[in-house]
Formats: sequence, structure tokens, C-alpha cells
Amino acid sequence: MTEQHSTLRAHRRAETQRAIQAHAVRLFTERGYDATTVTDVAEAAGVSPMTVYRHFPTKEDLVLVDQRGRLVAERIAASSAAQPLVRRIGSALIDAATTLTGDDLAGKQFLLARLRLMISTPALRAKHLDNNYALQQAIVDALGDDAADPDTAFGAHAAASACLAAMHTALVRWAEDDGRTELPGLIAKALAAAFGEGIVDTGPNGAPGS
Amino acid sequence: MTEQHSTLRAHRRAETQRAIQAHAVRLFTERGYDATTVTDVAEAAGVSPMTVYRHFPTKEDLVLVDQRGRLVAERIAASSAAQPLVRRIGSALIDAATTLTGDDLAGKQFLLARLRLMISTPALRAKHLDNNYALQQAIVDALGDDAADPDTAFGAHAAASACLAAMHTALVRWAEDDGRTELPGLIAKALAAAFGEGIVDTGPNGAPGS
DNA sequence: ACCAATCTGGTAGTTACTATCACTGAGGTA
DNA sequence: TACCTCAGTGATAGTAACTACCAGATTGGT
Repeated sequence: MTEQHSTLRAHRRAETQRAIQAHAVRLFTERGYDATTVTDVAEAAGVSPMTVYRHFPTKEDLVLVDQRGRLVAERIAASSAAQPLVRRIGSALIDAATTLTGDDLAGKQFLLARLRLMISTPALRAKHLDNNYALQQAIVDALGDDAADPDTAFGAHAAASACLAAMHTALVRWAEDDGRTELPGLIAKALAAAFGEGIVDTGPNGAPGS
Repeated sequence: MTEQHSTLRAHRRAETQRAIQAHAVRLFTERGYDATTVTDVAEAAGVSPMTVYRHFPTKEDLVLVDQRGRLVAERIAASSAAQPLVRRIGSALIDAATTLTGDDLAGKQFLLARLRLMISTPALRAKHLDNNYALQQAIVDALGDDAADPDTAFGAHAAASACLAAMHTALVRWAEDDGRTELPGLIAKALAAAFGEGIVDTGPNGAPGS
């Protein structure tokens, strides 16, 4: 299916996709999201509007494409089930943020640009929050708790949604600071403000000993 | 401006608005949201498509129109500033839910129908979550904390967003139960699952036997 | 060299939403 | 009663985000 049938095919596809998204974010930032049409993006990227829709199902996905969900879910599944829910989820979120923002500088700037668009554009903000909702489901699945018990699942959903909401607050603050403050620390601060000081370890980058 | 210039004018306007929304929710439930066009809704309500757009700026608003935000904000502003943030916000949310679901039976059923649509339809779910985001801003304002201090505001946003996320989890569960379980108790349970048992008082009609 | 699969482009259509102009009828005043 | 104002409504035409449906081009494997 989506395997690397041939390295060249997959590489070219990934490259056009990256190019389209880069031009899209640039144009949206310059002219505004609503004032930029999909046709504009296609022309800037040197492809047809059809090709844009093949790579990104909706105009919003031009900004929102993101698969950090798997990253978070993996870390949660690997965490100890002995800790309280909020601590497990919170640590996974902080770890994931450490990985994502420590990557490269250009990637961080691109993430910031996308985040600014998500926050300021209603349509993007709405769909982004809905994506977080999907991530919540993935987190609950990864927790591995007894899914048969409705009460357990209910508690897991409540905890996961609350953690993600706190993280979103940290993301907004991070974007407002233009990424100057370290994101993992902000997430820890948001979690502490919501759940109390004791719930997260205030370590420098979360838990480096992973 | 929006005063009752004449009682008759305002009454007729409110009536058509109510009729349009009722037909919209009915049609969306019967045929599905995407399969129902705004023109369909207009015809069912006996008005022109233009009139629908005059009353509801977007198709989503046909389901999402809601002004419970003011209710919550008022209760928060009236609450004691001595309690922890999460407790203040949580109590306000539970109180508001008690008021809303205790009203009348028809109103409760209508709320349930709208909630089911919001949960199952991606476009509605996304915009509803974004509305919650706006409600979060209102809650932070109502808290009356020192808005000049960025750290205080940050903590308030984190707490408010986490509380609203937990409430949303309770709303989903409530809709899944077709409103059989009392909503205020569910909200209290969700808050307890996220923030710990001690954070919410089980209140007047919270969870008597749990 | 051939076949299969994938990537891409074009055309036409649906639908949400907007801008603009014209009509109707209610409310207040003389 | 007669008149004026204006909110509410409607029709038309237009933009833009998508969605089939079909056709050509390029790559990979045999």
C-alpha cells in the first residue's frame, strides 16, 4: 500500500508534498489564509490545483498536516501504568515536545509559523482542536487500561482531554513568545497550573533518562 | 440597537429563527448533515435561503447557536476568589449544567439532538470545540484575576481549558447515555477523574450515591 | 519492449457563502 | 387617513472549496 514501492516514487511524492505545504504556509502568512486561494498555492508550487487536493484533502490540511500523534501514543504505551493518569500523559506530552522542538531550527520556525496560523485563523483553529480530539482517542487507546469498563474509559478520556487542553494553552503561549521560551517547560507549567504542582516533575527536559 | 424596537417585530424574528433551527436539526438528524443543503432547510422552514443566512451566518450555526457562555461567566464572576481555580470553574460549570438540563423536557431533548450532531459530524465538532475556546477566554476574563501578570493569565487559561475539556468529555458521555444520567453528576465525575477526588464538592445534586 | 500502477492534469458539476438591488409591510407622525 | 422610514425578505449573479470522471505521462517490474 503505502510502503516504499520504489524509493524514487516515494521521495518525489514527499518532496512535492513538502514544497506545496511550504508555499502554502508562506502565502497564508503573507496574504492571509482566507485571501489566498488553493489555486494561488498550486501556482506558487508549480502544480495544478488537482495535485494539491491529491496531497492535502482540504485547504486546512495544508497547515495542519501533522503526525506527532503516533509519537505521543508510543510514549504513553511505554510508560509505567503505576503512575496516575495525568502524570503518564503529561510526561509523554513533555517528552514529545522535547523531541519535536529540539530537532532543527528551520523545522522549529516552520512549526511556529504553522502554529501562528492555527491560532489566528478560526477555520484552522477549529480543525486543529478537532485533531486534538482525535489524538485524545489515540491516547486513551495507548493507555491500555481496561476499555471494557465504561467508567475507566470515561476517566481516561477526561484526564486525556484535560491534559491536551493544558498543552494547547502552552502551545499558544509558546507561539506568542515566538518560541523563545522552551516548550517542554511551558507544558510542565501549564500542567502544574491545572493539576497542581506535584503532578509533574519539574525536571529540566522532563525525563532525560528515558 | 437590538432592543425590542417593537415587540411584534422582535417576536416574529425570534420565531422564524427558532423555526429554521428546529427544521434544520430535524433534517440533519434524519438525512445527515452533509446530505442536507441549506436550501433544503430553507424550503422546510418555508423561507428563502437568503433568510436562513440572515439569521445564521454559517450552516454550522444552525446547530451550534448557543449562549450558555454568559451563564457560566456570570457564575464565575460571582464565585469566591479564595477557592482554587479549578474548583471555582468546575462549580460554575456544574451549576450551569444544572440550570440548563433542569429547564424543560423538550428543551433537554433538543439539546441532546444538537449534541449528537455536534459529536458525530466533524465540521460541527470542530466548530463547537472552537466555541469552547472562546468560552475559555470569557471564563478567564470573569475570573477577575490580575490580567496584567502574564503568568497569572497563563495559569488561568490552563485551568480553564482543562476544566472545559473535562466538561466536554462529560457532555459526550451524557449524549451517549441519551441524557439518562444526570449531567451535573457526570461533569463532577469527569472533573474528579482529571483533577482528583478532592477538587469538587459533590454539591447539591451532584452524585448522591455515585 | 511490454504491462501495470501511480502521478498528474483538465473539465464540469455541486454547494456554501457573499454582494447587490428591489419589494413588502410594520411603526410612528401629522 | 396619508406619508415616511426602515427592518425583514427575496431574487440574481458571482466566488471558491471541493468532487467525480476521464485522459495522458512517468516509473517499476517482467
